[in-house]
Amino acid sequence: MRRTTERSRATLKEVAREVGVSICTASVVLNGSSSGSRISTGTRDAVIDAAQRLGYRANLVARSLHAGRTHMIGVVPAATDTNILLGPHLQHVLNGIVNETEAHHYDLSLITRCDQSHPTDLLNALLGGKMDGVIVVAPRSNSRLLPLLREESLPMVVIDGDPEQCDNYFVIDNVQAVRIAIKHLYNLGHRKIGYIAGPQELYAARIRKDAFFAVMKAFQIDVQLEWLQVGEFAYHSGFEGVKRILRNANLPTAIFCANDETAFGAMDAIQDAGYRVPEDISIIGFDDVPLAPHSHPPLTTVKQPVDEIARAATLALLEHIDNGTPIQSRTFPAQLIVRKSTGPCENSQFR
Amino acid sequence: MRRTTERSRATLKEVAREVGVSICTASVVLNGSSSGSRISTGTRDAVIDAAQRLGYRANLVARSLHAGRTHMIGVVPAATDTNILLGPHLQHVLNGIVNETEAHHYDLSLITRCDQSHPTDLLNALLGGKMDGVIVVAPRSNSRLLPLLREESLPMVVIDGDPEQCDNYFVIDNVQAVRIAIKHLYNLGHRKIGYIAGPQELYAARIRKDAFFAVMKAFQIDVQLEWLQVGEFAYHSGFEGVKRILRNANLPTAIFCANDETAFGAMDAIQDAGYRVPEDISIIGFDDVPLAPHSHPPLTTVKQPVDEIARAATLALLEHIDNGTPIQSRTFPAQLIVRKSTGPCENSQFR
DNA sequence: CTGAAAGCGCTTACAG
DNA sequence: CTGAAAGCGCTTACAG
Repeated sequence: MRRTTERSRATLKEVAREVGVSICTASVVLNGSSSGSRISTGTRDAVIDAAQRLGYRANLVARSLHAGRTHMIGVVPAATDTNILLGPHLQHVLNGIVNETEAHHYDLSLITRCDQSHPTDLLNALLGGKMDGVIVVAPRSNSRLLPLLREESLPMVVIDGDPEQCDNYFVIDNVQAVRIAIKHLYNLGHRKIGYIAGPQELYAARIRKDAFFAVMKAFQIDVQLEWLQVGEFAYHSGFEGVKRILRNANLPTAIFCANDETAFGAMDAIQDAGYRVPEDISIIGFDDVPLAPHSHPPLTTVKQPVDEIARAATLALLEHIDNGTPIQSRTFPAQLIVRKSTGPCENSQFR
Repeated sequence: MRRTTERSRATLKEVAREVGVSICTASVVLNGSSSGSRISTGTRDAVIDAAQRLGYRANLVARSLHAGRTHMIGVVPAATDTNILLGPHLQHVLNGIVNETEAHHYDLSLITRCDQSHPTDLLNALLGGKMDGVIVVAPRSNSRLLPLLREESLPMVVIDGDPEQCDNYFVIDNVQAVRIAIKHLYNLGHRKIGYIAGPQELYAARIRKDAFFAVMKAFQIDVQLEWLQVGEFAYHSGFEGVKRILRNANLPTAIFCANDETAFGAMDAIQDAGYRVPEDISIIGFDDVPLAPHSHPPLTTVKQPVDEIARAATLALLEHIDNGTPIQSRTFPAQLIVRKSTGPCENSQFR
């Protein structure tokens, strides 16, 4: 009798030999689909028993090789050279993806090699047969990955990507999102509205800025370029952006920030300068991250249904892989969350 | 001549046939270690050319099967049923792990099936041969995973786990961390100190609470149980914890929070109640998350060298896998970051 | 310089 | 009810 505590690396062959049956029989008993009904109870039990004793565990790599699929999904998040990977928004996206893959018994692999540097490297990792599909999150517009990947047959889905560049995109309706934000400010009487944008290599940042111009025009408000700053979707971007805006003689009564972290920085800068939010300057953000209700004052923002987007994208991908269901791109509506960082324009000393 | 734009699934065999050489020759040229010096330039070029045309790409699964290794590391984060997965701390840990695995050309797989529910499921995913090693992050104390995994031969490393229960742990010195926090308060004159703990199934939460008792004793301060609350490492835990503490007639002059998010909630609750931080009640946190310098007031906290811990753990694991280097458990020192949420006790109306 | 063969561990028709 | 055989795509001694 063998020690069971030994490095349990028993293979099907060893189990079979132990029992004295063919490796095929062992396979059918242990992992067979036409589950063992065809096997006599005696053999069956003996095999199971032996497998137990020897600590047998199916080798998934061998299985994958045979099956031609791995049940593994690759996730390629935005480039790591900035700390965008670390933002709460990406984290929520990841969380949504994980929940969905898990429910469908898929594993998930994080592929982080920078888009731009070695797209070849990335492609090898993705196309080497280890992934059944890929989810690209917020690709940079200069990324060479997307066009390359489009020519391959690997099932793919893109979250927060440019619909113009993606076949299968899942994205919020950024234009509508910007519209409800501006409309909210407009209804409060604001006509002097600034904007702090995100990094323009990111689709979400670019489209929001473009939408800002378009929507402002629709509301017949002139965009003042001195009130327009470009940041990096980060706290310091908001902080410094506002500092720069405040150097002007003429100040806006409201500032729209391209994401919540920027908005946090913006509010602090305003208050640092001795002004009040929202009395002097209203601030509105984008995303509705967990801390948004807890900022000072609580942040008015445009909420993305992040979890829904991430799960829908993942589900579409998995169903395509599993059943060949065609993938339908989708656009999701944004929702305005009114809290305390926006108020009527009439109180402002800058109006 | 074939279309190159076809589903590029060319295999070694096809490339070999195309050129008219053996599959072995093709293998040596394309992926061979004793790289091609033994192959004539003519054959070599022909093979490379054919591979190009047919869009050949090595099948990594087949390679793994042969090599008996996958270059994939599994990461098992704390249970998903709470939203601890979403906290900034775990995100930093993940980020550190990713950076290190990437530098060593390893892939990373997120394994999130809940510890407790189906440890067998989890074990299969981990031990099916798809992972060369595993990093467990902040296991719950009731997790059945750890003991099971210890009996297997899969290389493993634990971040934020109980040294008593882990062979290879990488963890901050929680006792020292608590000591410098309490000492800081002590030196400011505080003797009435409350504590808001984290969920006690988590080692980090438990050890910090235990350390709190031990250190208080060392400083000869009595622990008031009315000032002790147990939360979930979340904003609302701090907020509600403080609300409960404030119901007492006798109030503390300082509250130590087991992580920063708890501290954010605690500060808001104090200010909500009309008291001042730090004048009436000092608050000190734990972690030093990115927003800590930007809270109101900026948070005094105990900083964990998260990135260093995560990278050291990952590196040790990879070197063990690659070279058989034994894994050395390590404990890391914490560092006090003094900002504005702590102040002298003498100003407090509660002293 | 090049090829035939065995093997990684599993699954799946196909016979018997 | 059970087994021999081929195959997934690659690598690696071993001959020639």
